[in-house]
Amino acid sequence: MENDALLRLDNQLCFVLYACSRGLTKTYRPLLAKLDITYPQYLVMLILWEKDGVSIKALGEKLYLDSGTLTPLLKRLETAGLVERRRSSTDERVVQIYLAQKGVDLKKKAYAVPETLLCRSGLTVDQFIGLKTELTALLERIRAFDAATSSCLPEQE
Amino acid sequence: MENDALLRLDNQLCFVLYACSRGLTKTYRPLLAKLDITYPQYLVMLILWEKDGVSIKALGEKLYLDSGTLTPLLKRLETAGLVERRRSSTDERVVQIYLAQKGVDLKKKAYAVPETLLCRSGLTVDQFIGLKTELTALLERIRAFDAATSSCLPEQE
DNA sequence: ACAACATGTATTGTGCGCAATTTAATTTTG
DNA sequence: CAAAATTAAATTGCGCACAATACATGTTGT
Repeated sequence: MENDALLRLDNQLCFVLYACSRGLTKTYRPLLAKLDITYPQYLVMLILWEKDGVSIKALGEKLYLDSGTLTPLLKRLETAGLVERRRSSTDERVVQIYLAQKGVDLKKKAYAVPETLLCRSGLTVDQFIGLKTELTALLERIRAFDAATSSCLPEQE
Repeated sequence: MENDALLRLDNQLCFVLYACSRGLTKTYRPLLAKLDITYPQYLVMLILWEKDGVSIKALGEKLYLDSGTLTPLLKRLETAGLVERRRSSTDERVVQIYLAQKGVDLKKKAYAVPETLLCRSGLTVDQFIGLKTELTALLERIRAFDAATSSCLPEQE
């Protein structure tokens, strides 16, 4: 047969990424439970704490998520009283997301989250930055391929 | 205020991991569509191609997934004719998963998948191994913390 | 032997992700 | 300016993840 090594689970970089991502989300979960939000909701809040009134499209471009994911997520954040959804007055198609007072206030409690995570990762700041840099580069290469829908190896039909 | 930099999205290692994991899964999707399976289903098949007759519990330990995820996933693989689910004769609690003939045959078509992925990652084999090693170490530290349910920083109530 | 406990799987319910389609508003074009 | 094309959200449907619970089978201690 051909080379089975590439098919072996413990050789798969993608599986480690997948497991790492879920593992980190699991670490976040009890911390974010104190804020009554999930990890994807936390990511949205991070963006809004930087800049208010962002459109759903802009949120999607930052998080690589589409309206099918964001629309219900934002409705839950609105129900929770953290944000408000308002149609833009200049373009009725776009929905802009604004922090409600409760959402503004939540930022104070959020400071402890990334501090705890950095600590639990067991990484030095340099390792942390190095790993992030490598993964960002990988992400960009992957996304470039995905966007192009081009193939790398001939896709044996 | 405190240090806002840690709260900024582009400083978050976890987000890059989350985005990378989803990006790679997206790259897998069209390749696996040719095999009519999803990425988590592919992971199960990888294990079965190495060793047949694995229990659901053993699958869960390798993939860090529980029966709530695996039971319906395996039923879909069974419906697709790729595997069979049989209760162990020595312990009626245990369900063992066996490759059906169609599942055995699928392995041939699967060889192209990791080759394409390695290529598209744009990584040399050394970079690939280095990154995997770092992430594996991170995963183990994270999982150790998750398992202990211990805290790193005092969890401000 | 049998009650208490442990174990492996299944079920229920919630929240993502994402493809595909729909709807409404805006822009572009002939 | 009206028809066609584009764009932003929403909707629908399916498959994970995962907490919590239920249930059946095994094991242990007395």
